[in-house]
Amino acid sequence: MRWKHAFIRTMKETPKDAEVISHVLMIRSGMMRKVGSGIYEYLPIGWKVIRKVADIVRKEMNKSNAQEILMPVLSPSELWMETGRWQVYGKELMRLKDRHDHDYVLGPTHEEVITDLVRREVHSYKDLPLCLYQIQTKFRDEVRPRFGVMRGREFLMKDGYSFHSTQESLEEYYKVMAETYKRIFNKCGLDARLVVGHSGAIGGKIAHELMVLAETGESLILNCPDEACGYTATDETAEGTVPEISSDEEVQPLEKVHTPGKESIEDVAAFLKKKTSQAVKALLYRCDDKLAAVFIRGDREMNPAKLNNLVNALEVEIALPEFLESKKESGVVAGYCGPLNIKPDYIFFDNTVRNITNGIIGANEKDYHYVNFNVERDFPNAEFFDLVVQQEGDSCPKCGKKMQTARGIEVGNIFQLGTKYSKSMNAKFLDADNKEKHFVMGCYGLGVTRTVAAAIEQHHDDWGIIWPKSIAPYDILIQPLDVKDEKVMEVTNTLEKNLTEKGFDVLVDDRDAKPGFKFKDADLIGTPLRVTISPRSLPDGKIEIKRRCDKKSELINVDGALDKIIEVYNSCP
RNA sequence: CGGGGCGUAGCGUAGUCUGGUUAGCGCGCUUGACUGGGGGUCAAGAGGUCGGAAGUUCAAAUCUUCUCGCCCCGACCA
Repeated sequence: MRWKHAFIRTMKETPKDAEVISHVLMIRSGMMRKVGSGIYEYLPIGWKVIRKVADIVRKEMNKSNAQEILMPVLSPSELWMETGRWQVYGKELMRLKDRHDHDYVLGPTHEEVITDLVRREVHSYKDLPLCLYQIQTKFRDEVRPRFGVMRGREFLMKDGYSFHSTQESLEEYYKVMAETYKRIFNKCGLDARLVVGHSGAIGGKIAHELMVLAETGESLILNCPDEACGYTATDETAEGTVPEISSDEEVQPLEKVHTPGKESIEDVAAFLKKKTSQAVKALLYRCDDKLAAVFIRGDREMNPAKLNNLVNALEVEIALPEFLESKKESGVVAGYCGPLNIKPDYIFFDNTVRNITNGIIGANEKDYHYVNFNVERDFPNAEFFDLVVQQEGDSCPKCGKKMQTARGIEVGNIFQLGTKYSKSMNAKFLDADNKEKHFVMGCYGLGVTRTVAAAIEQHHDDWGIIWPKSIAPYDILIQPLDVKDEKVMEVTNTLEKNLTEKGFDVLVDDRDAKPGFKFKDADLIGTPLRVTISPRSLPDGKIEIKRRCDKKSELINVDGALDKIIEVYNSCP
């Protein structure tokens, strides 16, 4: 390809709405442009990279006996009503009506559609296991699209679904998929980790997420430093033990104190000259139509996902004033909530409350708290659970060592769905024992466009992208530094022809521009190998090659350059 | 949805508080010349419903109201 004719639009300046580096570089290098919030168009080099990632995904999925299909983006609401997700998925589900006023969904994921397909077509255990996948544009009406393609409203995803006759078969294939995913990200040049994940709106029990470590990642990961242990989980799912804060205080009698206007933990603790870790923080949550009061040590955060595991609600959110008003008879007073004398639907204590000596609690009365609360004495029937968001320094649930944190981008996830969808949609097969059984399902998502962004997050420098060669838009860039120089162009043309014949995807910067200009663009779009042909060194029979990942270039002889170029290209990461 | 902020040429912006000629600048774009190893120089150009609507005023990018869009922080997620 000749640059003059290529639709490559690079930008010198950073667009003001781009924050994270992958977003900035995808815009500046001309990979994509924004159409609306969370909606992008992919330009030639961006689309080439996306296709390369997709091809790696395809190849590896196929190797693992998954078969590619293509389902519709549009699906009738009836399927979503069958599983209840028409209600549960909430506002994130893109809904629309056709001219007959029928409801439709723009697919955010395809469990319903695939389960419907399989229940119509597969009737025997002999056809199992079966894994089908597709690579397709997905729609999610995100509350807040951001970070470019990292969280878009429309994005390319590979979604795969497996069907099994037994849980054992699912578990076996689940392992295969975990390995497949590791291979995929490895081939894309990414350092991705398999971490214990949570299942979210998709459902099911066992889930893992594939995380690409990056500072800009939206997910927080906790991991055990002991490689032999290897425990890794997201902050939403991580378990562990919070270090105890020992106290040599004598247990004092419970006492009500006046704390006018002190509602936050910080204010109350400061007012009473105590540490926040000595206060008992109350969190009020709405779990569907039930009110849950959760008590936790004042210096720690609560994890709603863990609460949801206890209450098993469709929706868990912080209780809003209107909801609290409707639960007035529970005796809970926001800002001054404590465990005594209240009757919400649930009262949970986090394990961290157990060891608080002479703690502060709300009195459920405006402007009053109690001091010297000791849970075992003052609330003898308390039940303790793990409800904290785990932090750096908490102990690993497996081996007890202090855990560390890192940030990650979730590029893929795998779930053991079990029979959640096959039951709700009544998808059954006839087993060898002549009994009808529900399919046992697994599902495997992979954000293709997000993977591209993650690759940039991991591979860039101040000048631009440093593409791993497996997903680079072009393999080799040839830069004739003077396009009017006949000898320069002759060498350029020959090299382009020979490299192309060898199967390389070559881009020739044939623009009549200054060298500096070309170098800047070359670094920005980040082809793995750059070959510079200059009137300066050519008379000496030399041309210059430089790997994008290296700082310095190397002069090589024009004679025999082809083999040398291929050799150096192969050495690119 | 709550909080904060921004809409002026393709991109980045000045001007808005305190209304007043022809809305200024850099990049990019066109033409020409020079230049030729890290986004070069000079000259001449093209390009604007100042997000939109209504209002106040002799006069609105600037003030008021409404509206649309976008970005950032939070709660959600590949």
